[in-house]
Amino acid sequence: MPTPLPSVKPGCAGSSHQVACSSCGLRELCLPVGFSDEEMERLDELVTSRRTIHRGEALFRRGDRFAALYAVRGGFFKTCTTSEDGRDQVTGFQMGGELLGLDGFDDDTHRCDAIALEDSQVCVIPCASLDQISHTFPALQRQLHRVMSREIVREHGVMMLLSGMRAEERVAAFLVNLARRLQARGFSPSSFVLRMTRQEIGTYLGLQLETVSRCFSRLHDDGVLDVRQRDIRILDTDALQRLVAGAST
Amino acid sequence: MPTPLPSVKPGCAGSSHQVACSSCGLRELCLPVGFSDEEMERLDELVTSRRTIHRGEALFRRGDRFAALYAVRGGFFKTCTTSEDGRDQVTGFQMGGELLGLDGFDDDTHRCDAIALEDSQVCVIPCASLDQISHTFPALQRQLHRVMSREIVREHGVMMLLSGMRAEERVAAFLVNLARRLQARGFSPSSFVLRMTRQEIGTYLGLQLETVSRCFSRLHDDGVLDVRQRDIRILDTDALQRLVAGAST
DNA sequence: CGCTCGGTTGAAAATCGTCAAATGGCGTGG
DNA sequence: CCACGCCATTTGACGATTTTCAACCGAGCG
Repeated sequence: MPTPLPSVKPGCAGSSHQVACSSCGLRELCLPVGFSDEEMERLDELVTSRRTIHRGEALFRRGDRFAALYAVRGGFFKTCTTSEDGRDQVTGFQMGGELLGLDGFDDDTHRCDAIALEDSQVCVIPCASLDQISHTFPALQRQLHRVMSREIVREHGVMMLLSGMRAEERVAAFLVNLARRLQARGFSPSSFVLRMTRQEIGTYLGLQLETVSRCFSRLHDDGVLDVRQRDIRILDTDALQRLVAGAST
Repeated sequence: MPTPLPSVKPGCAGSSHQVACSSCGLRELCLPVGFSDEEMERLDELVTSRRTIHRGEALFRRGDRFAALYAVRGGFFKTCTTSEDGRDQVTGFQMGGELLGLDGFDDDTHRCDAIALEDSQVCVIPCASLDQISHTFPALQRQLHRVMSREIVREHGVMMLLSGMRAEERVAAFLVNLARRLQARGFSPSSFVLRMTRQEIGTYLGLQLETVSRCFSRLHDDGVLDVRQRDIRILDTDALQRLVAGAST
């Protein structure tokens, strides 16, 4: 790949011999936020293995038994729910430090597919040991609640976007969100490569792929973005944010 | 109110002198699903108080400190998130046995408003004691995870609705969902009273209130519903369900 | 009895979806 | 190394759905 979106911070990447959360570059974004040294050691015992998922492959699929939570260590995922009637809906895009599989607690079965959009790596948090350990580890318990709660709140935001915004505003909101998350991970918030197709952006935003493409083109023409296929450069951050906020005007 | 949607099952209603989950008519739908007698007793210790919320009043508001989870014992609520720019979005409607406040774990602050749409009553589950007790009460712990997970999955469904369906399909899906939940609580699934305005249905479904009204009218003309203001009678359940499924055709 | 609020209905306008065709990368196989 | 073909993307024209604006109705309340 020519201009890859870097997968993880230097010093944390590639080298799979160290599995410790305590030395992971993503720990400020992941589960162990605010843990003491001792708590961090206990977490290290919990997260014992990693898995590599190649581009296009599934980390889990709808119907799979819920065996573990996964923390994205490097790479990029989408989650999508396939309805009975065949249409499928992208419910989120996940990057380094974000958790996958929170939908599995309900009936011990995953309720969506998690697909890698580039070669990726996840840390495995077996849910059996999670159940066991969490009741002697209040901080982990609370953090898990926090993460699930945050996912609920995030989805409120998506519902807001789907419900109240028009096409160009949705695309702007999508880009602003992506930029913010990239920045939090030490990447450039103004220049990046999309890992997903227009189609995937479309089903996430409730738009047809042609509409997504047209929005990109218009933002390009207006000098807000430089779009070349999946290469994005944000030229006017303020204009983008005005678009998002402008949902009310 | 002329034809109220009954608030709770007979035998559980009104009488607020008994606060015990173990004798609540909603226990099969609420938090304590599948608990043993002993576990039920411990839950009774946890849920010590009730609150009555009158129609139009808030159980909590965005920004309020997260002090407790609430289980709807009787009545009807909406949750809505007010964005910075003033527009607000109904993110859900809650009825007996459903939990409110799961958004609060994230930063110990509620992230949405919970408003009673009729005079309602909730059971208070103080989150302090919840934290304390849950680590000595694995079943409660797991059940809480399950409920939060279910909320995430539910929101996936709403996203699907907002993203892929057209107006009439959304309204049909809304009604089918409402009917199913009413039935689970022992009420008629084919004849009920809406507790919310067209406007509230609209922001929930991502439609203008006029569009919602027009959809009701068309379903009425087609003989699928009998709609008189907020009185709904479903005449042709199959047709309604075909509409929901027909999102794919 | 009049007022307000919620609901219904109509007509015009705007947005977005649909269908279709052309372009351009990228990987495969010759 | 080049040609080919596939897939993602872009772009245009048209049509359908939905929003917007406006008027009207009806119920409930002071």
